Amino acid sequence: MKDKMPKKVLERIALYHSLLVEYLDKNIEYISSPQIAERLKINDSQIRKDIKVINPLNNGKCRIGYSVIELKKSIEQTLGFSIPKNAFIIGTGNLGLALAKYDNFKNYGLNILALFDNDPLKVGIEFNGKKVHHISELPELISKYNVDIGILTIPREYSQSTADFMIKSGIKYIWNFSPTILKVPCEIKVWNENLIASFLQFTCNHIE
Amino acid sequence: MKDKMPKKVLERIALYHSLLVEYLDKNIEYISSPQIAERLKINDSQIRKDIKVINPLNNGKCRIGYSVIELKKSIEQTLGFSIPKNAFIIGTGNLGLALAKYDNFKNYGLNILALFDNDPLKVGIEFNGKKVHHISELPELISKYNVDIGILTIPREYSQSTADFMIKSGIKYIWNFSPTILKVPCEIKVWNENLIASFLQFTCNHIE
DNA sequence: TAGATTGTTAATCGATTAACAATC
DNA sequence: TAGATTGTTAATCGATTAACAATC
Repeated sequence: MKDKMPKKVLERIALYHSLLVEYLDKNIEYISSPQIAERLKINDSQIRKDIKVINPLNNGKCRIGYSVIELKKSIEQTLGFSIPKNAFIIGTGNLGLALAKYDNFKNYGLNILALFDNDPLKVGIEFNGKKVHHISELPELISKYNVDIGILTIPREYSQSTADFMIKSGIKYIWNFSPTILKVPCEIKVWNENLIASFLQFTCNHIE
Repeated sequence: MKDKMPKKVLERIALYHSLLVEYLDKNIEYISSPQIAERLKINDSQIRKDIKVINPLNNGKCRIGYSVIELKKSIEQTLGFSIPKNAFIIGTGNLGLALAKYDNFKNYGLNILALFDNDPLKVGIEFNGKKVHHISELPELISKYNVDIGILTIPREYSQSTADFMIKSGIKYIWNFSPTILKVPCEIKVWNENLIASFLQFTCNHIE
């Protein structure tokens, strides 16, 4: 977590991790870079390099490859899966609920504590053990539970004003699922999850 | 759509488009590369280069910049927003529903026609004008509506077998939202939407 | 041993940034 | 005119791939 890792490297590491989970399920003990390469369509020397980035001490064995369990552990340690990062979801539309119900996040260190909405009818409902609070309670609960990540899942029209309120309430990191370019002070970090962009990459590069 | 565009370029183009939508809303007629650069934190010569990639004929004016409306139109034409691409959603969990209800996709050329599930209780329900069919109807409806994109939003345990069935039914492109590395024949194209990877990029690069 | 794999260096490739003449 | 911006080339930077000795 110390150094900034290039986005592409992290993308690949996440793929390696999925593959290691699969291998572990199948009780396969070792995996080699050509094996990973074949499956993920990535050059094998790049994989060996990435593995050195994850953990330079994680030595592979000649003719055998890397220990699945060790490599998986290295990835988890390097990327801090066991360090819980508390977050709130802002917006309880389908996307907000989908994220709230997605238990898998916890395994990667993302701990979603609660949801927020401005609709009084939704306040008090629980989803997957996560309570919906009124948005006005945000500042109070941010300081109470020491949360600094906000996951923004509300329609584009309200996303900027909501983001402003989140920042005023103490949120430092915004994972933005609305298709807007948020205007934020420079100390606030925004990560845009743009499904549209993602779809465009898919169609432009693969279709026709 | 002719040439493969690097992922990073497409990512930036999608950002430019969001910004242009915003400028158009505000009735601002021109936008310059330093303006875009300032807002998106991207080098301004790169923006000028990207704009040439989108459409080499799209000339900016010295001292003024680019016509917002023209540039937006160029992006939409180059990326084929007006060419409808039909798709089915497989899986009617929260994520599937979130995607089904996300009307914005249509503006970018993604036309979601229906949903599929294996739960008989869900069959027949409509979400946002999109009917839920039983998964067994997939082959028939694929040929009937000439669909070749499948959006896979089911839990990881069933994603591989479902993908196999989708492919057997005639799906050619899979937008995969489950955190698995699908095994597919080489003529089938898979695009992984890995929210976990995305989250890791967010935390590793911004937090601590 | 023969053969497969790692680890690493060097070579290549591509993407980003800097610089600046041309323009209005 | 002075100043801001484009379009484009050259310089830099970083990422990917190839190659191969060392290892078991």
